[in-house]
Amino acid sequence: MVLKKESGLKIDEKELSRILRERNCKVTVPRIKILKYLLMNRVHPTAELIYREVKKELPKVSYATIYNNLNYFIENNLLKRIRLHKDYDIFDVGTHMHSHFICKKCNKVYDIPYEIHQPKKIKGHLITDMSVNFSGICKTCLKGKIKF
Amino acid sequence: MVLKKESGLKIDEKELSRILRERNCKVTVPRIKILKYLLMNRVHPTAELIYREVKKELPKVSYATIYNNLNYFIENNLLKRIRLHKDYDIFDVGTHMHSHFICKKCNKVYDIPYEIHQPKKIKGHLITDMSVNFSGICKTCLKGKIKF
DNA sequence: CTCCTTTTTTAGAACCATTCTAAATTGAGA
DNA sequence: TCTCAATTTAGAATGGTTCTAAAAAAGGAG
Repeated sequence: MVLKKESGLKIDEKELSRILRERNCKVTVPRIKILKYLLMNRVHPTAELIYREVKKELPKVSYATIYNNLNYFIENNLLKRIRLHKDYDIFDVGTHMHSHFICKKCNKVYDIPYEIHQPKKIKGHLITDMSVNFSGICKTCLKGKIKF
Repeated sequence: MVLKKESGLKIDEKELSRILRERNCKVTVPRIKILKYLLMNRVHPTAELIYREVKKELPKVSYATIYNNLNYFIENNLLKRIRLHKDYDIFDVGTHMHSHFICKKCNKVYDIPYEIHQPKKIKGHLITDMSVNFSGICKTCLKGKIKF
């Protein structure tokens, strides 16, 4: 079982168990399958896509399990919720800090590396997270010369 | 009818009609009431709050009208949708560029002024908008010394 | 102003992503 | 292996948003 493109890591289910235990996360079969899908397919999936894909390996999995575990991963800092689309959320296991660009035409989300300094405090508020989002028209849609 | 705090402008319904016509937006009674509420109460409202407040002046207004007009204002660049909360969106008529800070404890959203340069292009994508969001624990909750 | 056409509004139903419920199962430690 | 708490499951429920069809309103032309 080998991890695709964006990462050079090889990840089997033993490795996934180790990752979960490392974070004091209880190891369960659905949890491993969901995390495996997320780590092996860096595609900014929706919950529905995750459900459909995990169901291929685990035919009895339910939506509740998918959502429970996505929220669980978010609480445990393994995953981030990305709210760029009007009607649905996508999820991101990306490890290093990066920003996102969403194309207003095709709705595709691209990762953008960035190095903006995250302040520790602003106006007395403690800052623990920062996100930078861009939108516009993507390279591919620009080539298409389609009007908006 | 005088606009509150964040703005020094005075806005009556004639002025609101003018603002709408200026943008080639058809003028209707619900549209004016909604815009008036947004401009006079810079509080990052939810659709539900807008509905409740507008209903005070326009008892027969429906949710469909609220949502139709919020989407209409967004299309016409009078309004921005802010998706920082897990379960709902809030709206922002703020004119000058600013970022947002959301408190993970009380969920309050604060405006934060900023001056980050918005690039015109990144990796071949045309950039038309940029948003910067911070999260953490707000000043007020920090004072409360409440654990998380 | 009146007529006409198009857009908007309304009330209520429908939709659909997500969460909840209660019972069954599983995981991990004793 | 036993036990208990956490998780999973199927299906129902929830709740924010959109849709539907009919009525009303806006705005231009005459």
